[in-house]
Amino acid sequence: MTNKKLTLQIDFRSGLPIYTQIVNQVQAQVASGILKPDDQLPTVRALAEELRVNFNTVARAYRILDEARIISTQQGRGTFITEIPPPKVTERLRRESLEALTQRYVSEALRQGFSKGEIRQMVSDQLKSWNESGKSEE
Amino acid sequence: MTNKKLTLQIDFRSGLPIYTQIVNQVQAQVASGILKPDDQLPTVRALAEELRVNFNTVARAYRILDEARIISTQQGRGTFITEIPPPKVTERLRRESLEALTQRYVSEALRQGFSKGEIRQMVSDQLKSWNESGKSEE
DNA sequence: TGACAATGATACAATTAGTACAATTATGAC
DNA sequence: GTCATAATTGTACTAATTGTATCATTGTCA
Repeated sequence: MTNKKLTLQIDFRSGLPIYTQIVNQVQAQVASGILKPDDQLPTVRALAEELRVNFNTVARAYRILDEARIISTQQGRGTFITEIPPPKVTERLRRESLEALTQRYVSEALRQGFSKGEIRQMVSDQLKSWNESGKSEE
Repeated sequence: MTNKKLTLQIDFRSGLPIYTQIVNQVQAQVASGILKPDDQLPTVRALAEELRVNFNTVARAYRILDEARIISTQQGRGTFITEIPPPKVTERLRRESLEALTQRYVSEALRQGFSKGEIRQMVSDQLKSWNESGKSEE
């Protein structure tokens, strides 16, 4: 497929640089199969406008993804998802992405004074409620 | 809201260090609700100019507030009020706070294509590793 | 006077934005 | 159909904005 929507959520106060957030999320969506080879990403300017950031910030993220062989940027043409890297790499990227996301969540929850038990319980509850109301995956 | 005015009154003859006065007043305004989470504080230079002090003095105050987890300073981006510290809130508010935090995390992880099992496992792992390397709470 | 805390000066690092340019593709006159 | 030209897309380099680190200066007080 071409020209998929690419939904990204940028948190401007998360402490993570915007370009890093873009990299992480594209990486995660590729690793999870939401983005597939030959999918075209938005142009640097289009994505920049959507996220309300400078297009160089997007370009920087794209460059990093390009160097990681996850996307292929072609001047004058556009940006595309490359071939799926070997499963080992994919799995590593997936894991790193989830790890970063989770670490932010856990450290923030602990910082706010919640116990590990409370956190574990709440995550479990939310996952369950997602079971009932939503898709039955896993 | 972002970029609120932040009115501070510095008394140069009070004997209290300037940075202490900044810390106290920001703290007070956060506690009283004048400053809310995600509000952006003035840059160290802007506030320094307004107060007619060296920007390092402001930076020092910001560093203390940052270490106290009241604000979050980010090089190249700015300074923001963090989440309201949880100390004296009721059990119900506490729970709602964790619930909101967790929901954001879980929905984001699911959106990025991770399975519930992966999420549960990763949270568990991170909580464990916090046991070993960090504080021994719970 | 000497120690120490507070403040200031200076240089630096990280992030994002601005500007000009190069490569490719689309369009239109002929 | 072919070529000139404009539009679109990514690239490179630079500037601006922000916080950080280190050391010097000042001032107070025992």
